[in-house]
Amino acid sequence: MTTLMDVAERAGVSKSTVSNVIRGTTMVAEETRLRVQRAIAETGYHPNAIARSLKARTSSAIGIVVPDLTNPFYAQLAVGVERAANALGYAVLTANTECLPETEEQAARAWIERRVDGVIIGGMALASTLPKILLDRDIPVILASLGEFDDPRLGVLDHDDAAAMEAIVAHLYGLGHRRLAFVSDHLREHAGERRYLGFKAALKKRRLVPIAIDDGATAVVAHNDMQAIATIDRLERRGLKVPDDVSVVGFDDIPLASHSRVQLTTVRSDAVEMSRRAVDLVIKAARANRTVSHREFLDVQLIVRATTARPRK
Amino acid sequence: MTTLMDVAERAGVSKSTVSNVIRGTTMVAEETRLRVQRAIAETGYHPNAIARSLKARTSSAIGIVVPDLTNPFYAQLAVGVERAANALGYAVLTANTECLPETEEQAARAWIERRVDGVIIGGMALASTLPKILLDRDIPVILASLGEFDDPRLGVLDHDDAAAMEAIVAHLYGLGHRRLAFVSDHLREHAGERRYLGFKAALKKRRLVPIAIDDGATAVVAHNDMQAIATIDRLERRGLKVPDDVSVVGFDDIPLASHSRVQLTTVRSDAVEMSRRAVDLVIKAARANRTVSHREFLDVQLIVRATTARPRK
DNA sequence: CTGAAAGCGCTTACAG
DNA sequence: CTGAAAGCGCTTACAG
Repeated sequence: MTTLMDVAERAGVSKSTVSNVIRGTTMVAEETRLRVQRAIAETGYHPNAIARSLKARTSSAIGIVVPDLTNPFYAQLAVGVERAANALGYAVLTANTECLPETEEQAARAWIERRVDGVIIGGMALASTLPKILLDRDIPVILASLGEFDDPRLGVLDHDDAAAMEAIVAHLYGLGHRRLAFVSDHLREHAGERRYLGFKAALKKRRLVPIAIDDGATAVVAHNDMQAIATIDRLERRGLKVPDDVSVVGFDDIPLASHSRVQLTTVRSDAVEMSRRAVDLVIKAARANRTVSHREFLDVQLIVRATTARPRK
Repeated sequence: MTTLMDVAERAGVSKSTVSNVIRGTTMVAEETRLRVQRAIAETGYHPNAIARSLKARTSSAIGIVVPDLTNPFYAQLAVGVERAANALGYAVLTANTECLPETEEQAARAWIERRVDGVIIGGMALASTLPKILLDRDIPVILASLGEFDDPRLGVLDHDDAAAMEAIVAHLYGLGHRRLAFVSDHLREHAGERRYLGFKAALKKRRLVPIAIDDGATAVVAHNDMQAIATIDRLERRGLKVPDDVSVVGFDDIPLASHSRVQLTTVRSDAVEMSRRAVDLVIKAARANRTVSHREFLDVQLIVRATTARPRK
């Protein structure tokens, strides 16, 4: 690979001068500049970002952790993060953790060694140590779509889950449902807990309590669209019809939710907008050399489609 | 951040010695080793991978380009690549290009600057310059699921598309279909072309030619599952029934394909196995300082489900 | 077994 | 306007 030195020699100038024309920050004589630019073109020189990083003491890279890239919501989040980060000259390292603590810690270690400038967490284990590990090394962290947290050093970006659950329950209650269940991957995912709390609160307001899905529920609210879709599959394989026997509601409004075969009633959450904000916040914090400490809740909108209906009789 | 120097001072030894105990390659006196390890633990030292990379002249990072992470096949490919690469101590940089030449070139530039050790391409524009740009800088490149290529420096890993298309057409022909169409994002995606060729060849064997989907096709073969699912949506919104009016076949067997509401007839392709092989090949090539130059075609299996049936009368 | 020194490829004051 | 020099945080022969 050609180096700055190669270019300098070819152009008959010093390394400093080549560096100056590349960064365009210092004055360089027109003629010299042209000579250097020609040398760059001729050698096909690309600056070595690793050397630059070492000197600059920043990697210009951020990390993003998602529980499952196969879930289109997280895929959109990852794509959004990538796009926004690239636009700012940052690379992104993805970690698909499946909310496994061990995988989370491995990712943390790798990222610390690679000196990522910040981390966006889209999902993590229930009592995850991830944020603390990172924050203790002064790496800014923002939680996207994960709810609030005790640590004040943590940035938080989320949907208004309480409002969303209230809207869902109101919709179901209005249709006549009184036996409602909630499904989520409790054990693994942190966010599940939170939406469940909102769900319970909305039920309580109507003097109801959650029941188990197998306990004769006429409606089930899922933690997200993928789980709603999996629930439909499970119900239908048992011979139950959706929505005739059971209504199902999701969360996210992934592209598939509006498919003719699915037509899922759900709540729209804007993964792209969320990722854009997250990248912005985390990079701003990194540059200012502080934590994010910003909390924001995005609005959310109920989309009624064809998986919810009045309960039988 | 603590550096090697900090640890050395704390342990009262030289940088070399600290480096030696960390890498465990040189003999170090037991007592010294313990002192150094204690100093590492006390300071929470993590080696700076950037400095190490600069010295080693490799980034220990690879790139992967996918057209659309939202397609579960590519998500699985990306996850598989990540897992396999991490296990070998490599980081992975993802580029979601949507097969846009400009985005591809941007990714190439960023990756060259960051000195990635190799690149896996899961999809690219039709006349993409991506492979050449990379190969010309001696970065090993492997094409996954993209067909063969003229450049002998390119590694190739693919499914046996011709066999797959033959199996699909045989199945459809056996059911009585004679008016078959193929759908794909021709214009953008490179791989589409190839599967279409296999499709045409299989038809020709039966003295048939492809017709347009709107030309009274009784069966349509899609380039992949996501396009098959989108096709079902489009057909059903027009009031046609699948498979009663039109049969539909996909490619990939993404998890959704077996869903009760979809039950797509498709061909199974193993994204995870493919990604594992790809990572292995590209990293091996990188370490040996040569290109991949390996061609391999994975077997494929037709899965008949409920989107294919005998044509009407 | 241990350490001084050079060097990976850049950037950045600072002289001139 | 240009260049010599120091330094980012490591590794790696090489002396001792």
